[in-house]
Amino acid sequence: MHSDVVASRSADPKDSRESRSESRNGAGPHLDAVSLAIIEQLQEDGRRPYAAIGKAVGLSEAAVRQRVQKLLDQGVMQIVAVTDPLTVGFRRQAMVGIHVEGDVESVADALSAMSECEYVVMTAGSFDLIVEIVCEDDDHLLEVINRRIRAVPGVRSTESFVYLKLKKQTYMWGTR
Amino acid sequence: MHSDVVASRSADPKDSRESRSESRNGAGPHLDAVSLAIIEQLQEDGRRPYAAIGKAVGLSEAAVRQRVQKLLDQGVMQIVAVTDPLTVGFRRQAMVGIHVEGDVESVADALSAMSECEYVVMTAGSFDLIVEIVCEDDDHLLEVINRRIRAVPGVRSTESFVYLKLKKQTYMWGTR
DNA sequence: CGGAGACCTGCGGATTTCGCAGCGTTGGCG
DNA sequence: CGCCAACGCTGCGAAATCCGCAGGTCTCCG
Repeated sequence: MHSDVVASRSADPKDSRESRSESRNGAGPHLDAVSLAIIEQLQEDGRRPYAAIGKAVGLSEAAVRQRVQKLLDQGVMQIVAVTDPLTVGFRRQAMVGIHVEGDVESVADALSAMSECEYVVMTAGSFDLIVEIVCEDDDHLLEVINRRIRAVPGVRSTESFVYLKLKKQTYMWGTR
Repeated sequence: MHSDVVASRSADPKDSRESRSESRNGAGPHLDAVSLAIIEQLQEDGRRPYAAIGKAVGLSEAAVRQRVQKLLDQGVMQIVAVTDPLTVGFRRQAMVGIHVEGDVESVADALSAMSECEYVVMTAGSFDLIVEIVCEDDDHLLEVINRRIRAVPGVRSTESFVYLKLKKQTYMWGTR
């Protein structure tokens, strides 16, 4: 059921114009206030019924459903379960700062391809790249940092910050 | 993939359902294989119906529902919408490394109380604390870093890494 | 003017969620 | 040893939700 791509009446290929998914961060498809309000609702509870959301934002159930589906298709948001990795058996995490020589973006792509890299961001400052690593144990972490990451062409040096304790983790942008 | 736990009705006693292990930092009992499988399902799609999850993990719809509710109540996981902040109107983000003198945890608590801090983690390495900041614009970011964070007692110095481009952001722990 | 696209509403029918009553297992305890 | 409370799972209607679809409005063009 997931893959039948609604689009009951918008199965138009040219429709893809600027809705090209996920990390085109320059500027996403601009969201209006209503979509923002819908996102806010779902940031509080990802399973809230469409009808309840509709009541909150002033739209019909069907309209909310269509908007949500579009936001998901466009990659503007995803509705997922998030956990503290420590409780799920990943005992070692680290933030790794990386100095790059040459093309930063290609290095970022290479790191993004690793499943252990949960989070990859290009930054200004003394690091060119910052990535978050999630591993099962020390050996795993060591291997990822010392063998895999440093083996990527363009990576000149790294600095690791092993997690001792996760104090806060929220997803409430917009809910302020 | 999902082990053989099907057990249409056999209550496999071998699996010591809940070991009272504590080795974690925040809260929450250890998870058995079935709960882990449920979380995996919800990491793929936070709105997946309980019946579908049940089919995948070998449990009835009602059992899945009860487990999910418990996981939510215990705070082991949350089901939420996540977005790239840039597409939602937060144009400035930064990772901030912090050097602390004195009690690190109390500083972490103070930072956690700020709504602009999305992510707060205590680390080993040259920083004592790493926090992720989400702001609306440069002025906002400047104020948070230079006035609010540095005003927290115990914060000795900070180093900022302004986000240029978010390359990857996933929540698929366990789905590997 | 007329058509295409975007977006909304309303409405049945299929699904899903929800609450509750059983039931088997486990563990504590007199 | 036997009783009982605590848990967790199942099954089952009833209620609520989801889903697809048809139809209406508005805007943007050629």
